[in-house]
Parts: sequence; C-alpha cells; structure tokens
Amino acid sequence: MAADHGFIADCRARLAFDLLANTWNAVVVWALRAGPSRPGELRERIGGISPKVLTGTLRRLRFNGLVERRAYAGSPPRVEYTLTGLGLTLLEPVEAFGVRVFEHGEDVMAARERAEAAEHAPG
Amino acid sequence: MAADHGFIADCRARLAFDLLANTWNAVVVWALRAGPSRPGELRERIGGISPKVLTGTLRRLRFNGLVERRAYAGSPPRVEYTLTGLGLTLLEPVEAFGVRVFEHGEDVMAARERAEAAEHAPG
DNA sequence: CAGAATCCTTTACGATACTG
DNA sequence: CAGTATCGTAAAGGATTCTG
Repeated sequence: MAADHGFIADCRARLAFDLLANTWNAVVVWALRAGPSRPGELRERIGGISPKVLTGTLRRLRFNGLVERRAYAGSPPRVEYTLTGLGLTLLEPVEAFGVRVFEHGEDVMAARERAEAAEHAPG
Repeated sequence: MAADHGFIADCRARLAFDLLANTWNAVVVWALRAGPSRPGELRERIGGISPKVLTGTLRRLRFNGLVERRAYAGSPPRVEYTLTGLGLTLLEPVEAFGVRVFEHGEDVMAARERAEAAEHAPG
C-alpha cells in the first residue's frame, strides 16, 4: 500500500485530486507560499476572488488539513492563515505545476486557438 | 517576465490552475501516464467515471493542449488518447502531488474528522 | 477587517438511453 | 466501442449587503 506509486487503480486518485478540484484551491495554496497571510492580503495578491469565495476556499482547505487559521483578539479583527505541514508538503508539486504552466503558457494558448478554430471551421 | 517564478501576482495563477480545476482533469491525466489509452481502458482504470463525463474531461484536456486524440478507421471504432508533450511536462508535478497525498492520506482523513467533530460539538 | 447572509447564474456531475 | 443527447441535481462561483 505504500509502494504502489507506479500505478493506482480505482478512485483513490479522485480522492487525492479532489484537494485541487476547485477553481481556487490551488491558487490560494499558491498564494499562501509567501507565509502567514491575512484574507485581505490574499485577495489583493490573487486578484479577482470575492471575499465570500475566498472564505469558502479557505474553509475547504482547512477542512482537508492544508491550512490553519489563527485569530488574534482585538478590534479591528486580525486573522491569519498559514499552510500546515501537509500544506507545505503539497505546495511543492503545486508550485512546480504552476511554474511549468507559466513556462509553457503559450502552448496552452496555441492549443486553445487551434481548438476554437477547429470548432468554427467545420461547424 | 520569465523570471518571476518567485511571485506571481494577479490571476495568471488562476488561468494556470484552471487546468486542474475540475474533479476529473488531474485524474485523467494521471490515468494517461501509462501511455496511449482507449476510453474504455481509462474508465476501467479510473473507476466511477461515466462515459459522458470522461468524454467531457478529455475534451477539456484536448482543448488546453494536454491530450491528443487519435482515431483509427474501422469497425468497431478504435480511439486512443495520449498525453502531448505539454501533458507529459505537467504530468510530473501532478504525479508528485498524487504520491504525496497518498503518503499523507491519513493526515487528510484526520483533519477531516477533526473538522467534523468541531462542527458537531459546538453546534 | 473578517466573514456571514442573501440571491442569482452557471456548470460540472451523474444516470440513462440512444446512434454510428 | 466511442460518443452524443437528455434530464435532473448539486455545488461552485459571483455580486452585493450587512454585522461584530
């Protein structure tokens, strides 16, 4: 069970990749690589994510043990989110993935244009 | 702009991680690591994915240039899907992620149980 | 400032049946 | 066997407003 990295049958893979199977999960993990961050910082850093969606995403990540929440007493409220050990472990491949997409971003765009052209031409 | 791997602002990250932002995207990429595969093989290998959803996922992956489709003439139909160069490039971090989740799967489960307990206790 | 509440829209997912 | 069509459900995303 610890040595079948070569091949994983059935839907254990789905359980694993569910950790990323949302629009913002990986983005937020990525944004947290800078260290403990407040929600406002995250929203600014990410761009285009609404407060509600960020809250929901952080909740999911906490639920799965990737992220920790720490609240400080006082007013105005101060809250910080941090990657847990597990989150840091998973950050590495996430970051590697992101870097590669950035490196090969033009391949993706080219593929999309080709696909769109192929949709319009024969249709 | 090719050297800011240390920090990516705004929502380019979202564009990147959209490639994984679905339930089955990463799972199918993962399942294709074995080499060219027919849809039936993929369904069997993955488990729990319906034909329609597999088709849709493969379509998305093709659209983004991660996967290639090759159809062979004849009857019954024979179709094979393969990871493109880009797909192979991205497979590595995907696989690394999967492996790590399998290694630390118990952390995830423990976090979920803790989270569920925390929901029920105070509520 | 954090985040809960509300309302709406979109879309992925799932089961099933059907066609070439 | 590959893929489409149809139907229904569930959930995520988005915009906005409000409260401690």
